[in-house]
Amino acid sequence: MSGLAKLSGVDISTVSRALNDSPLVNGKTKELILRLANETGYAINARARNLRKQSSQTLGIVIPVYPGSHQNLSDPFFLEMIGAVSQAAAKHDYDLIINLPHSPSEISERRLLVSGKADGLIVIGQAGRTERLSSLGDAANRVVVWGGMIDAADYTLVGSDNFEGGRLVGQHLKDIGRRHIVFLGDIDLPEVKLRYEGLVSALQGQGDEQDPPLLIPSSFDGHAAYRKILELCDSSTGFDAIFAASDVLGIAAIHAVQAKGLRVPEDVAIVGYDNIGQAEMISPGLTTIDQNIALGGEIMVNALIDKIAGKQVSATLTPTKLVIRGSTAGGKPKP
Amino acid sequence: MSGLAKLSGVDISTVSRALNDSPLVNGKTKELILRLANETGYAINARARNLRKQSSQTLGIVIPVYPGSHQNLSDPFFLEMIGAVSQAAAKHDYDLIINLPHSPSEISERRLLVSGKADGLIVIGQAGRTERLSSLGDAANRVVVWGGMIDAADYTLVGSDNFEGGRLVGQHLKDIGRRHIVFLGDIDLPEVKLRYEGLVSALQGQGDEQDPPLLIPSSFDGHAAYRKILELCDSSTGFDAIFAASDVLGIAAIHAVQAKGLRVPEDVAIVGYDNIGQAEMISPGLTTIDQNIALGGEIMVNALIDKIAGKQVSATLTPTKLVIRGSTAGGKPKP
DNA sequence: GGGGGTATTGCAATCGGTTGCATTTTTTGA
DNA sequence: TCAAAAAATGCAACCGATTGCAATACCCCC
Repeated sequence: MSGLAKLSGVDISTVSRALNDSPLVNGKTKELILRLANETGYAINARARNLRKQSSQTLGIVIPVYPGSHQNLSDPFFLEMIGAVSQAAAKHDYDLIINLPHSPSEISERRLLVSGKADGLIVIGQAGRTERLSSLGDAANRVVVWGGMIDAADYTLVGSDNFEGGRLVGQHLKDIGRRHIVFLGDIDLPEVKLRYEGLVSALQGQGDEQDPPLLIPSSFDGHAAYRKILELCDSSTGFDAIFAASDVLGIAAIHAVQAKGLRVPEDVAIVGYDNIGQAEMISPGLTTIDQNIALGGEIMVNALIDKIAGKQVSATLTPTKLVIRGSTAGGKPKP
Repeated sequence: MSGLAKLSGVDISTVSRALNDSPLVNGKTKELILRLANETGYAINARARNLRKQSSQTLGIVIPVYPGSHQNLSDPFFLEMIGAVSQAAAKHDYDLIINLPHSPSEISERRLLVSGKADGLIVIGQAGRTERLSSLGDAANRVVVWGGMIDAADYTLVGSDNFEGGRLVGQHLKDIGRRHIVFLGDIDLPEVKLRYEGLVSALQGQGDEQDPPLLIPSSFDGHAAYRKILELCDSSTGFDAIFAASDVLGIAAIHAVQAKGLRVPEDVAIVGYDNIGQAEMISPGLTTIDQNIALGGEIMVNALIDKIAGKQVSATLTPTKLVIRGSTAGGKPKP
């Protein structure tokens, strides 16, 4: 910038104002400076600007996936979320920093914020860290979390309506005549718990001979879920439907029951959650709940930018939609 | 930091050195300062540090996907690459900024570098920008590009051995007795061209009655490819194998020929490229070339960090491996 | 031609660390 | 015990922009 100042014969303060299109600068002067900047390929030094302005035009996204844990970053849900957030941030001229905590105990989100690397943070999933998130203190007003709605949260939550999603699935399975439903997932996670509760609520009442759902705990790791379903098939438990807490689990469930010679959906109807790209590619296609990840990402970015600007932002539910595919359609259960 | 200085009763220069674990600082003093820092939740201001040190411990990744183009960020290949690079960067304590250029003409990579937001840049794919990349000038020594090896490049290239990959596919298709091979892809892109040339080289010579491959141009957009293959089936062209330039195209090809009532692999064998997660989930599984994206990401990050440190780094090929699945195995072609 | 404005521009402090060099304190060795 | 060496600390410049305030230039009108 001092170079530009010398070239154009004005003070660097004028150069600064010109580059920022300040009305204080004379038209001719501004034009000259901009031309010079263009010719010399000058770009404002973001480091200096960030320091001075106490901001960095950068958002952070924290993905709680730890090396050694089974759920890794190739999980399509996370990847689609990164894509959505990234595009939304770009729309607002924000850059996006990806942060993968080294371990569950690392407080990397705080570091990003306090150090000023990011102006705000988007955290994907509350998994095992609700209390940590709540301990963010005043940093919390620059954090948006994707997850299940819980009252205790003193941070801004965005997420699909998990309860409604679970309810839709329950209703659908009831509609197609399934009576013995298995729920596959870890209800210690708020979002999963809500899906489960939605399922239960749909099945209750009405006085028909509906089993309460059978709960099979499972992390989001597809391979582990695969084994659990194999075991389930080997046991004497009777079931004609599986509601998996994610598409990855749902796909694993399809493979597992097929490996045991059962037909999908005739013998077992299977439903997932997320509507990732794969869900419609496998066969049969996986019935699932669409979380509208792109919309979710955009909502989070907008909310976060509002929070950074000091506005009050309340929790938001994204619409939830049942997508029916082959894994529940086109086949009647065995009598 | 001045707060810490007051608390501990030393100069901020000592605090700075203590926090950076400098051997110049007395053990007791260091201990005190670190304890205080810990208690008060102090974190070094990255903005100030970046300015002073002229670095930012941040790498950038540029994904050439433009709004309006059909290939979007949900393309699993890009997403897996982001994941791989991100994890590799984290290993070296670098943060990663994702950058999605608004348009092909925007020189966002230069901006990121020159402005100092990133110390180095990883660009995924040369698509339509070889000359732009070459015009980076001295910024080029902080750029690593994932793409096909071309001689003209004056930037560091990393990529799978596309020629060898193509050759492996050609050999495999020949081995299973296919004679009329279709190549689906855009050979204006260096990496695709190399795959094509590898295919051709495997088919040549040997004096057997092998058709030269039929070239069907196609971008990386799955839906467009789907339509092209439908048209191909409608035409009178005879073919018994398709080699698609990516898995997304390969999967589209499977769906398209199946939609036309052809069997995979009996009537048409299909091979993709990338080995994305989906490739093994669909049915039949897609035979493909594994690019080892995780390894590629790591190699790029290592190379980039070396370049930033001023070392010379040469182009690198990642190993390439044929993964045979149902889309080429287990079925003989029609006589 | 001069007063009173308005439009431009320049000066200098500031953001919060890092680091070369000077200074002070402590240790070592004769 | 004291000088010299080593260890620890402090001082102050610097990184490259932004911005409040002061200073200058330019205009208009009486």
